[in-house]
Formats: sequence, C-alpha cells, structure tokens
Amino acid sequence: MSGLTPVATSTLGYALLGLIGRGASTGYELSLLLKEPVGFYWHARHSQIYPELAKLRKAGLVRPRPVRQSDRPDKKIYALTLKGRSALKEWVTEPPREHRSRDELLLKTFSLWIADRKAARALYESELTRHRATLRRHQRVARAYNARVVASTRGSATKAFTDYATLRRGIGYEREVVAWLRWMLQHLRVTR
Amino acid sequence: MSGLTPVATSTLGYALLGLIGRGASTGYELSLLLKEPVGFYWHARHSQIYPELAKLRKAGLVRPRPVRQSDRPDKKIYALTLKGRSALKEWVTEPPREHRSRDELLLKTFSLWIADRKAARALYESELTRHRATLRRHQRVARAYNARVVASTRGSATKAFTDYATLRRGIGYEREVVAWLRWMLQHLRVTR
DNA sequence: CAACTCATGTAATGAGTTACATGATTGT
DNA sequence: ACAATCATGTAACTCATTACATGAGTTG
Repeated sequence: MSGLTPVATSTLGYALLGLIGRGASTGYELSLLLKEPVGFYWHARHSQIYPELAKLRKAGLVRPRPVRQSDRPDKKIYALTLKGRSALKEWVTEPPREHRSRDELLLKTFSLWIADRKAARALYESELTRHRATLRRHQRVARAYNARVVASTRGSATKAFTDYATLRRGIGYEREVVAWLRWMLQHLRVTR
Repeated sequence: MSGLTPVATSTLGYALLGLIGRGASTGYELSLLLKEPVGFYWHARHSQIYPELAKLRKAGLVRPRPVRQSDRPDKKIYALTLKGRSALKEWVTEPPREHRSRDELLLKTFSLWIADRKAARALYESELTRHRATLRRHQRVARAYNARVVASTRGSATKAFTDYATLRRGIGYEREVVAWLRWMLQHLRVTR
C-alpha cells in the first residue's frame, strides 16, 4: 500500500543507468562522462565503474553487447533492459537521502582565525581564480542551449532541458561561490 | 626549498583539531558539533570520531585529560598540543584538494526526462520546503552576529568572524538552491 | 515505562581512491 | 622517444555508515 523503497543498486548504479539510458555506452565512455560534465555533481573513476557495471548486469538492469575491434581493444556496449529502465524511472522521483556534503574550504574557513593573514589571502585568491574559470566554462556551454530549448513550452521532458537544468544549477553555484570569495577577500584585505 | 605537504592527518583529523583548538572538548561534544553547526560542511559520526581522536593522540597533536564523574559516565577532555596547534595553522591555508562533490538531486535532475511529471513536481516541492526551512534557520542564527561583528575592522582573525563567514556561505548556498528549485517548478508546472 | 541525554568504544560492511597490470595506435 | 587515447579489469587501502554493546540519570 505505501511507498516501498526498491533499492536495486547504489547511487552510482543509478548514475550509470541514467547515462546508459540516454544511449548505450561502454565503461570507458561512462568513465569520461563521470569525469567531466556529469562529474561536476557525481564523480566516479573507472575502477569503480567496471565492477558496478558487472553488478548491474547480474541484477538484470543492463545488457552488454560485445564488440570486436581490430585496431583498438575490444569493448562492451551496455544498454538498459526494460527492468533497468523502470528502475531508473522510479528512482528519479524518490526523495534523495540527506547527503552530508563535505566542503574542505569551508572547514578551513572555520579555523581561519588561527591563520597567517597573508597566506589566507593567497588561498582565497587562488580559489577565486579557479571558480571564476569554472563559471566561465559553464556559461560558455550554456550559451548554446539558452533561449532555444528552455523557451519551448513542453521542454521539461527532454534530455536537452534536463542538461540545461543541471548546467543552470552549476552556474548558480559557482556564481555564489565567487561572490562569497570576493566578500572574504574584502575582509582579508583590511590589514589593520 | 618548495612547499612540502605535511599531511599529518586526514581531513577529519583537521576538523577535530579545528574544533578542539577553539576549546578543549570531549569526543561526545565533538560529535554534536560535527552533526549540527559544523556538520553543514563537514559531517562525522561518533564511530569515526573516537578512533580518529586516538590517532591524533598517538601523533602527539592532542592530549586527553581524564575526568571522573559520579552521576554520568567518565569522560576525556582533549586539548591541542603545541604540535597540534601548528599543524592546524599550517593546514588552514594550504590549498584544498579538489573535492568531487556528490549531489544526488542533481543526478536525479539529469535523468528527469524519463520521469512522471506529477512525481517530479512532488519531489521538487518537498525539496523546496526543506531548503527554505534550512535557509530560515541559517538566517535566524545570522541575525545575532551581523553588524556587530563584521563591521569591526580588524575582525577577520576572530572566531566570531570565521563563524559568520561560514554561515554567510551557507545562506548564499541555500538561497541559490531555493531560487533554482523555484525555476525548476516553474518549468514543471507547464503541463501541456 | 519509554525515550532521551551523556559518554565511549568496537565490528562489519559499503563506498571511494590509489596503485597495479596490459597493449595497440596515433600524435608531438 | 614520449605522451595521450582507447579499453578493461583487479588489489590494496582509506574513508564513512550502520549496527553492536553498555549503562546511569532525567524528562514526558
């Protein structure tokens, strides 16, 4: 009667299902995606991905198709099974478990009262440079989507929309960090 | 000649040093702090804390003082050693290692194209409620500090300032999440 | 009388990183 | 010659969660 929780896999497993659901992929391709665009909010390395794919296969959520190649190593292209597709669909709208974020820079900030002022300035300045670069990168990518996709009224069930939605969050996040870093530096510059 | 990295402990170890450096504490007190105010950016449970305190003690970074009690269990109050204090001071301004954040809600958003629209709305609405509550809680706490502390010109080396700085980041973060969730809901409400 | 606070630990399991291992092709 | 790309795996280790374990005093 109530909402039973059908935990078929770990969150990483669902990350892989989500990627494979957009198009059949090899473990190698998944490792690239979980590094650069998707890796911004869910990161994993190949050493975690290959064993997880084996688990998904044993659970009947994905099916590999072996592809022989002559010039490069053979590969396996994974696709969702019907079971995998419905597991993904269910998981997507279940409330996320409270995840305890860990932000090392904030942890350092908490103890900044003990720090050398000059060293502190250097830290926040380099962080500002890093985050500004990330922000600009996100914005460059976003310009491609922008008006076209989102202005379309029935967009929210398209991959283009969900891509843009995550990007938008990334931009908002980085913008906020940059503003905060600038505020920090303002207060660290007052040397008196 | 160059900047050698003096990794004396894990990041959790430095989290504990940072807390103990503000005032000698028991493992129990540390576990409460790493749950509620500090836990917003670095969370840990008692089962991780007690073994870590033992490691810090063996490394000579903290020193426990046993306190016998009659009405409640005995306890150990940990204080920083000189070595512990300088380890903390060094760590604070070292660049944080690129931490790969994991945001389950964004991962779900990425695959939202597959979801049932009504279920999706419910998800983002409940997230909005949660984050609005957190934001209000942060803002209530911030009102106490506000003008008084930060307006003081030489504040940045005080615990009150660093507390306020982390809080401010928390407020900015939650505000951004709330704005993004509202944007998401706008697009999910268009049912056509 | 049940739940909560104070107080400290250990054990088992799961998640994630780093390192080990191999090997052809292509570009600098 | 050297590094990078494609391609897949395993092993050792660290980090983190959940569960096990105990026990007095207070609050509802």
